[in-house]
This record gives sequence, C-alpha cells and structure tokens, in this order.
Amino acid sequence: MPRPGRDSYGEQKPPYSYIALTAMAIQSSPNKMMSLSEIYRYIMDRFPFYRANTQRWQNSLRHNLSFNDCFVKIPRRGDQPGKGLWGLHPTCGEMFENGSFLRRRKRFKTDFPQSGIQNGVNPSMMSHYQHMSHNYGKEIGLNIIGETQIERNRIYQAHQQFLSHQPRFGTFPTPRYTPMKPGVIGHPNPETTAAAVAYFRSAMTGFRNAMNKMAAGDVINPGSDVKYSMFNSVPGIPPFTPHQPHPTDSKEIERSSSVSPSSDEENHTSPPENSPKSKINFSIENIISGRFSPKESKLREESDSPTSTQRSKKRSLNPVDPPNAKRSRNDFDRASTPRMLDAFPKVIPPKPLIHPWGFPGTSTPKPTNPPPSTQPPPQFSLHTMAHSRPSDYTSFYKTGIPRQDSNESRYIPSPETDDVTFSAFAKLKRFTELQVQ
DNA sequence: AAATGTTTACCGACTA
DNA sequence: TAGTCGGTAAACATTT
Repeated sequence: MPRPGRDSYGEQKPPYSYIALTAMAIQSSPNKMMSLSEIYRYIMDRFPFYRANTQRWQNSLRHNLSFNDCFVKIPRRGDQPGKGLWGLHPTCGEMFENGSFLRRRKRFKTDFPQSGIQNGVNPSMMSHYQHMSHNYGKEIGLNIIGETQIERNRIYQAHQQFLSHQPRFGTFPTPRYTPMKPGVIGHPNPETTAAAVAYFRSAMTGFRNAMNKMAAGDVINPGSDVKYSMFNSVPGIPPFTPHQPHPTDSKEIERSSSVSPSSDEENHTSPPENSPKSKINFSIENIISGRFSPKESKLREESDSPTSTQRSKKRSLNPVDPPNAKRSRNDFDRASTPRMLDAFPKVIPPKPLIHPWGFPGTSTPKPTNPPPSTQPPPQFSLHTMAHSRPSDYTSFYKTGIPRQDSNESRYIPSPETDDVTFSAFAKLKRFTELQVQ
C-alpha cells in the first residue's frame, strides 16, 4: 500500500488525520510499537508541516492516543528505560479502507461483536502479552505462564475474547489500587468503593472466563493437555475442571459469600447493555474523591468566584444557556465517567459478616470476644490504606506482609465500610496469594 | 520539572 | 436533523 515519502507534502498540511498519522508511524516500525517521542519524530521527519506548532498538534495527538481504542498502551518491561510504547489494537486492521490512510472507514471501538478469535497474532502485541503474563498474571489468578510462544498466544487470544465480550474496557485492565493520600480523600464511600470493586472484578472475571473457556477447549486448542494447569481457582467463578478448592476457600467464605457484597457483585459484574464505553482511570482515588464530575464542581466554584468573568474564552462551561438559545449538543459518543458510574448497581452495604481483623477464609484466628485494641496485628484494607503511606502499601502489595516498623497501628475499624473494603482488598490479596498446588 | 497520559468540552464538517 | 468524526484547548493526573 502506498506510503507517503519524506516531505511528500512540503509545508502543506498532509491530508491525514492524527489517527492515520499515528497508525502510519506505528506500522512503520519493525515491531509495531513506538514511544510517543518516536511517533512525534516520525511525523516531523516526514511532514514538514508538523515541524511548527508542536505543542498544538502533539497535544491533539496525545489526545487521540488516549481516546481511541485502536491505540493500546504497552507498558515497558521493568528492565527497560522510558515510558510505555504505543501499539495498534490487534483487531483494528480494517479501520482504513484498502489500507489507505486517507480515508477512515469507521471509528474503531472495541465493542464490535467479534466472532471467535482472530486468526493470526499481531506480533506487536506479543511482548505486551508476555509482559501481562509476567506482571499481572498473579493478580488475576493466573498461575504460571511460560514464555513460549504458544502460551503467549493464549494470553493474547484470551484478551481478544475478553475484549469482544467486555465492551467497556478497551485496554487490558491493570488493577489500579493506588494508595490513598491521608487527608485528601477521607473516608472511603462504600458505594464508590464497591463500584471500583465491581470494575476490578468484572474486568478480571471477564478475562479469566475467556481463559477458562479456552482451557476447556471451548474456543481453541481442543484437547490441549495443558488445559488446566495454568489456572487457579477463584471463588465465585465456576471452574471447568473438577474443582480442587484452594486451601483459602474455607467454608466461611462460602457461607458469607451468599450474602456478602462480593456475591452481589458476582451477579452484577456485566455492564448493562447500552452502558457507555470508556477508558477510565478507575483508581480508587479518583472514584472516592468524586473527580468524575468536574463540570459540576467547576460550576460550583465559578458561581462562587468573583473572578469568574476571567474564565477562559475557549473553555466556557456555559452553565446556563439563555432562553431559546441553541443548546450545544452533549457529546454522547464520548467518554463520560459520571454515566459510567451510574451504570454500576448501587450497593447497599449488608450487615458486616467479616471480622475486621482477618481476611475471610484465612487462617487468622477469630476470637469469640472482640479483641483488645493492642492485638491482633493490623491488617490492611482499602480503609487502612487511606491512612497509610505509599511505601506501606507498596511493601504490602509486594510481600503480602504489612509493614511492622511503625509504632502506630493504622487499623481503624469502620462498620459502615469495612465489609465492602475488606471484600475488595481480601479479593486483591487472594489474587496475589493464590498459587496452584 | 518535563514528558507523557487521560478526560472533558466545544466546534465544524460530514453523513445516514 | 441527529449522529458521527476529527481537531483543538485545556485541566489535571501520572511517570520519568
């Protein structure tokens, strides 16, 4: 297919959209991945027009990278310097008619119904999936993923499945349980925390289901002899094998899960139809700080502010349209986080069933009487994370052992939130803990 | 601090 | 005419 040569358009603006330019750049690289700066360089090299006003078009380009599902961010491996790389979504190949970048066929969205698995693996995604298997495998309950091509293929294909059944999540869902900053967020709100949990769970569940299906031979590799070895049991997700319950799957869990928030989520993890699609930073922080409705908060600020007349011309929020004014249309085809949140079922926290000093199903002894405040050892929850330093969290996240070098116990029980937060964090902990055998 | 990444908002052109 | 798409600005978050 024709590709524009160097300086094809002189100082003229080339007839390519940013999406086209970016796709062009990425495709031109041998392994079909490029860093942002390499994309910049490619465009500037080839099209002199873009050697000027760099701030402007580079901002637009970054916007396009983030906004369009056809671009996927590929994290660097730990041993590699720099930020991530950008690649093309494996199934976005037909975005441009006849492979020409001049005309866009249709906006690429990951919720296109796709029948089965795409044949052929885009090599640009391979290192991505290898990275995923290494870094996130444990978190989502995968056990050992080898480095062989076939297993990376499997991850890739599962991801395809996942994407085709989970319209909302355009990129591989990295769990983003970032530590909360003390004093900034305050108490976690059970509802929003549950929404985050629901997000995490539905993403992970979707991915796992896809993997399980494949392992069961539903989709691919029928009769594969490595069917089950790579899967752990995750409570709430029916296994395809004769189930060997993990040691941590105690009766306690089964019992409490029938009424606990987690079971509620289990039944509601699929996004409702017609729910908006968005790539969202669903970090606990963002959810809890209510950062999803900047419009409302800004309006409030501006109406309070005497200097509101000085607001930017371009970015007028137009709080009140004059009567009979032509109302500007909402961009309903764009991401909309508030509606996204609405899409989650509201969770009414049930009565706490879990002792605040132990994760459900663990061997933590459960005293019949409430323990004195000095014991037991503090456990982490999302709630306690709100009162912890990042290093505490990081350390716990990596080792599973709360830091003990601090005098103060940071565990502060909270009956309203702990059933939810414990459910969330216990889940996360279990993901990191689970090991087959 | 600078680069990179995410999201909202608005506008104009195009299209079904 | 409503919906879709591309471009731009801007605020803000995250990562290096």
